[in-house]
Amino acid sequence: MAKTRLTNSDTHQPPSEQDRRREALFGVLAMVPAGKVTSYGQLAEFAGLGRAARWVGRTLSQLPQGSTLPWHRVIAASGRLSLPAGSPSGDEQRMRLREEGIQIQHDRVDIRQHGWRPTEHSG
DNA sequence: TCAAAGGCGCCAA
DNA sequence: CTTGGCGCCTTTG
Repeated sequence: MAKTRLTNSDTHQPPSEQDRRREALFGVLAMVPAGKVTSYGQLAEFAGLGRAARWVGRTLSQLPQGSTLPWHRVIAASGRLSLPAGSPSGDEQRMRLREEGIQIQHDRVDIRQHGWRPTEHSG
């Protein structure tokens, strides 16, 4: 496995707390398989970040364009897509999810069917 | 230290 | 279904 990423690349300082949280978040997000979706709160909790759902949302909004992370698989806990249709990100999100076989009706995804269950298979 | 703001979450009306 | 309101955690000024 390649090193996930180097946030402070050109320095050799130890990772800051912010870096550590980002790494935790990215690590968990990378586990979400295609065809499944998760929520901001679920990511935060599973990454050991407590109830930092909002922070997750903001962090994801700041992802670089070239990121390979499946940010599009992150939706609201209610099953609704937080990113509005018509916006670049929202449109991209809907396109990617549909390509993964996820049905989106009325801006929402069936969590029962497509919700990611981390502990169910991998471990 | 305080205040404001985020791709949120949950509950009540 | 929609609003309001409050809580949550973190960053920024």
